[in-house]
Amino acid sequence: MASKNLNPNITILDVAREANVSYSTVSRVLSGFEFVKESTKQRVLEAVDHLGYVVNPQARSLAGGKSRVIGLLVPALDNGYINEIVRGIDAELNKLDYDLLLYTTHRDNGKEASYAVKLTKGLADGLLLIVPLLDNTYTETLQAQSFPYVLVDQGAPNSFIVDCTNWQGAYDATQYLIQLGHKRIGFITGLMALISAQDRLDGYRTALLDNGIKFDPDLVHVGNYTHSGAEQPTHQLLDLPVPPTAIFAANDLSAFGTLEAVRARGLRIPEDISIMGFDDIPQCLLAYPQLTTIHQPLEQMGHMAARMLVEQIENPELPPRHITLATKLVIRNSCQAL
Amino acid sequence: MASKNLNPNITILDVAREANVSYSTVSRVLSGFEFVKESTKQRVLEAVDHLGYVVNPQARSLAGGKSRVIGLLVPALDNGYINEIVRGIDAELNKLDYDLLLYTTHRDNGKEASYAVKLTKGLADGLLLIVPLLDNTYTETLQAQSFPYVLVDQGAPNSFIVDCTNWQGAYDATQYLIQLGHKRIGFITGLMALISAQDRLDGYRTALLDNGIKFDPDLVHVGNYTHSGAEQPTHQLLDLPVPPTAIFAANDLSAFGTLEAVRARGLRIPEDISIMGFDDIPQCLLAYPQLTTIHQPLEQMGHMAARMLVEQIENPELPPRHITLATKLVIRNSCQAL
DNA sequence: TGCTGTTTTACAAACGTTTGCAATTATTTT
DNA sequence: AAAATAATTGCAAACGTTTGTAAAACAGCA
Repeated sequence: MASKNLNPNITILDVAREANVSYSTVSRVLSGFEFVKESTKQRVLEAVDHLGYVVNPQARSLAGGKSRVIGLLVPALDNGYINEIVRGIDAELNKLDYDLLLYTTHRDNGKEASYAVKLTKGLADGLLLIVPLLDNTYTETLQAQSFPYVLVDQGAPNSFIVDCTNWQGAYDATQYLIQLGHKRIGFITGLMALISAQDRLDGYRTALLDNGIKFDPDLVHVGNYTHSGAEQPTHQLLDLPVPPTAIFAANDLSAFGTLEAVRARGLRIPEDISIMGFDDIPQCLLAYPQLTTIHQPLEQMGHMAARMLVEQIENPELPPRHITLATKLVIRNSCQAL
Repeated sequence: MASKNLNPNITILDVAREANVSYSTVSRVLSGFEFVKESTKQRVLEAVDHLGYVVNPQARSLAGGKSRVIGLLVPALDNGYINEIVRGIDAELNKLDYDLLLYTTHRDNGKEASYAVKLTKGLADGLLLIVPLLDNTYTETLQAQSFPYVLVDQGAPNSFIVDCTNWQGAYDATQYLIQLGHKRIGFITGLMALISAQDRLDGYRTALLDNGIKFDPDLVHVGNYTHSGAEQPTHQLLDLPVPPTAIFAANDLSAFGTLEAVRARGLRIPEDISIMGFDDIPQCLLAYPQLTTIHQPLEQMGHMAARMLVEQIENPELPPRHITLATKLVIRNSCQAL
């Protein structure tokens, strides 16, 4: 059927001719629908369908319209955490009929970031940032241009932000381990430059204190949210004169590293030592034993972020909002009562 | 520093004024560098830097230049397999200075696909397709418009294709299991509509035959390349009067499902039964026991695909190429000698 | 029927580039 | 020194839209 063919060389002018109207009428039908007679509208729509016309997004956006593209800036694609958020974003944007332009900074946080902004301006209507360690000049630039953006899981003044209850999550995790009878609970931190890592450490500390357990700095070792970054701290923990009976890793990836390091020593999990993660990425189910962890609603964070961004694009005067989603303890098989 | 600020409202005209040349000279400096005096070039470049000028991709592409954006069409983001390929693509495109526009079809393979093509035309310079089950009218449309595209892990006449040795990989895997002494080897297929699934099944069958083992249809059950899709077939295999001593799942995701189903019955892996996967996604290392599998160079496939696409964009007359990368057996802990 | 006020449609001017062609300038050659 | 040639540069016309403004059409009303 001719109507099924999409011909990229058809312009608004062809449609106008076919429908016997002026090209601006076609444009109005296709964008706003404002003040076009119903019968005319139908005629135009038919012509569009008949010719297989497709709007040229470049031209539209050049002429001042919106591109219906949003830029997404992520550090990399190599960890389940980001992927889950991206899935949420993608799903939501799909519903809202926006396209997704993906930038990975590849940890080259300085140049790449500013580079991406450059390109994004003019190409996208808004920007979604999942870039821990982002410096503020970045958001300031965006603000100065009043370019819509949303930050995921990171802070900055005067910004739209989506994050989750890192402090409470860590508190709950620790509380759970204490309930199981653990008193010496090792903690492997995230990348301490990140607020989330600080909050999680603080949640751990507070839960300890609230339960009358002294906070012992020897039980805290610095990790960096990666698998391999957790192995050495784990060994240090295990080498302690009185090693912990449970280890709480600041995220799942770290917990997997811990799992491996612990197992390398011939210890059984959870019989000999309990391990707790944070994030609840899909791999938790694959690990053996399945990881007990704090669920972060990653996909939902993606949804929210996308929705907030689009709201902002469509209503530029909206004041910044900060939404914090709740975490939740997910009990699986890596922790056991003492 | 002023030179560090990127101002999106600066146009080529401003640069031209600052550098005291015409705007077309600026354009030439920025695109081709053809026939511009060295000193002029310098002057322009300085002005660009000084003003923080950034080209407007929309305008460039409208005017007939290239957008330096490539579209990527994937079914979804929820499995390690796609993610790995995407990482490769992303890394390569980064090097080649192209941006990545991501479309997920969300299994709505009909409408979404054609919809994406529409948008892509005019927005991207080329298309990367990781869309199993793509019908040929799709590629035909692309060909008719001589729009550059590359297919990853799927076939179509007259197309640039990157895939890997599915047949040989399955053959090697089976051969390995046979070497370990297994004679009754169950096979859980992939989605049989896909060539890769057919090839893998055939590789398995041939290896059996080459080793003088009769091909027993009862040992083959149909899966669909997903985790949950492998559970029932696994149970069917296990319910056989004489159950297999090893199960070869057509991909890792299926193997994980098998792992779970087997474990649910209280069987030990690999002591009671050996399990073999295919793909070598990162999760294999997390699984317990770590999965023995066939390594597919997923990231490298992404690299190749990206590179082939860009070559094609820059040299439209190139004849289609079909590149097949080699798979490799990776021995871990899920298979044992009988 | 002629006026007024709406609703609808058409025209024209952007938007910021690229690129063919013409004009200018510099370099050789004679 | 003039002519011929080559190297640069500039102008103008696209590219396909959106949108402000002006014109046309239509309805309601006196």
